[in-house]
Amino acid sequence: MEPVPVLLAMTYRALGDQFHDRLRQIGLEPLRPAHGYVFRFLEEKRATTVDIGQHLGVTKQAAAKIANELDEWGYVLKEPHPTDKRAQYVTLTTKGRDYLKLADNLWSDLEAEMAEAIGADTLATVKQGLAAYLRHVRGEDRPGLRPIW
Amino acid sequence: MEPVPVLLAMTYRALGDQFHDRLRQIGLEPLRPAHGYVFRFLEEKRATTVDIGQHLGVTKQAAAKIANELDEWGYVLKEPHPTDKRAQYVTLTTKGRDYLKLADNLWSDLEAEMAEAIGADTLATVKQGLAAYLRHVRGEDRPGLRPIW
DNA sequence: AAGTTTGGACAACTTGGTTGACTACTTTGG
DNA sequence: CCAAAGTAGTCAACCAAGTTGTCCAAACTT
Repeated sequence: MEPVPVLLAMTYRALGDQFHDRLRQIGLEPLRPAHGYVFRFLEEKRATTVDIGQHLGVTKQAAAKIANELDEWGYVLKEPHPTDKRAQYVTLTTKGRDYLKLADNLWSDLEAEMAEAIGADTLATVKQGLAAYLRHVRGEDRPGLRPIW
Repeated sequence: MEPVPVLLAMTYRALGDQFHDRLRQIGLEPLRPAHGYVFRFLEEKRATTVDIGQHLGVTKQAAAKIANELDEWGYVLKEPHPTDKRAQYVTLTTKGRDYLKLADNLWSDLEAEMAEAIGADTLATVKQGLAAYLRHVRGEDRPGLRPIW
């Protein structure tokens, strides 16, 4: 049996490839994973560029670049921070929310297929196991999302 | 619960970060994941640059660069292919095998800690679940190891 | 009020890949 | 058996997506 990180990397890649393919089939410009993760992040909480960088596990400059792209493409907009004149909140536009919704559906499909392939109970155990490990090793603050290569 | 790919990415990152830290504690120059994956690959089978590229999920040029680095640092050497005069086999040197052994021990430690954290049975299910999914989705030919970001 | 920290932007650079072109050798099929 | 097509490897140009370093203005700290 392959070691755990190899399994993780391969599965991540396999899922990502499929997601990417289907997105293209629909005819939607496939953003990079980072963009999707930002959407998902912004859905939950208001965030500044710095917050985003921390969440992704990259520098604020890198995060700013991503945020600017998303802004340019109309998925997010920046609004002034209510109390801090330096900062800006990055928030999802309707277009951004729509994209996220569609992507979520796609992910649901993929996860459903995964459940069918390996058994819903097994998948549930996998998810809970990974989540438990993350809590154990990192407590509340999650590791960056960016896989180190 | 976070979606599967997020869990995969975070866990991969968390494991990788720990591995990296410990390798540095020992005082060993931490190669990149790609190098480790190549070691593991070469341990099993003789491989050419092209094979390596395919295994990692990158172009042969990128694979060649990695192989050359490993060669330069003394972890692998290239020997002529017995029948194909164009090709070269890349094989592990003793130094390479030693490094792999040490890395394997480290990974065992990490995996043992993971087992302790989430339960050995759960970990076993996780591994089997991921492996089963990979077989299902890809059959025999594995997806590239490189996580797409 | 002075000193330190922080959000954000700009610029230069690095890394690690890509595509494209070319050579030498190998395989295939008429 | 030879011509065409395919493949291993290298070189070079390019590109994407990060990094570090520097700076400003606003915000905290004391």
